[in-house]
Amino acid sequence: MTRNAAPPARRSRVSEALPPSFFDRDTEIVARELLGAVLWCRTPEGITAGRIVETEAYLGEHDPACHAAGPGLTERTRPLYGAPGIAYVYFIYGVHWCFNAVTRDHGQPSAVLVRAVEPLEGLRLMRARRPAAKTDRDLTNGPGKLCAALGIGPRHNGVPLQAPPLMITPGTTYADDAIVTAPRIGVSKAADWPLRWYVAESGFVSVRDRARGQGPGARGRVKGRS
DNA sequence: CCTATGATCCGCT
DNA sequence: GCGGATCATAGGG
Repeated sequence: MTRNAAPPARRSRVSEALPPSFFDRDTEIVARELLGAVLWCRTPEGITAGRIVETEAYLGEHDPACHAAGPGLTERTRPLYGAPGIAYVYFIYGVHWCFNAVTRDHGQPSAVLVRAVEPLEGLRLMRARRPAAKTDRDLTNGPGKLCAALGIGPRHNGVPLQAPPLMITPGTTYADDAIVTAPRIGVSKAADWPLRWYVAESGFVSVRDRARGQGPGARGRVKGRS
């Protein structure tokens, strides 16, 4: 008798998604552990997905670089104050959308910005959405780029991340020595807080640190000062 | 390879 | 009015 084959890859994606409890922890921990997880977006055009290789933590009202610092709870920052495990999608520089996973419990406006993913699924769709990308690494190596490539936009603001259209599922696990911690990119306040994490060996990170020569393709470059 | 600059809107002061 | 959790392009080395 043939064994009744349990369809291996057919488990429900909903049950695979990282649960809200994953996000209801210190934001630094969530940012670190999201490296390797897979971000999925389903739209009428198709499904795209990428492995998260770069994140940043934003730590609430007392983090000067966090959107909740200063203004506190406003219409814009409302999702930041919402439940752990929902999306916070914001508009920046009049052009781009950026995606965050909200962390910690209600009332604690913290989140993890996803800054880069490695394209895994729906490459054709990503290329169509990002005609300016010369190479596949240009598809998703930046917070605005990955939102464009995956099709993430304002309609995803505030949605849960445990079911389509937006989902984050477990993926690769990295040892600590495969991860680099560095200051955040593009912030003018609290610019030296080391709240960025990325996969050292990944070629899909937005900005690599100088003088960090490990792995193939790493540019061990140091800014010349003479 | 690198640095500089314009684009283009929203939310808050 | 201004600055922003950015990106694409132009130009120089």
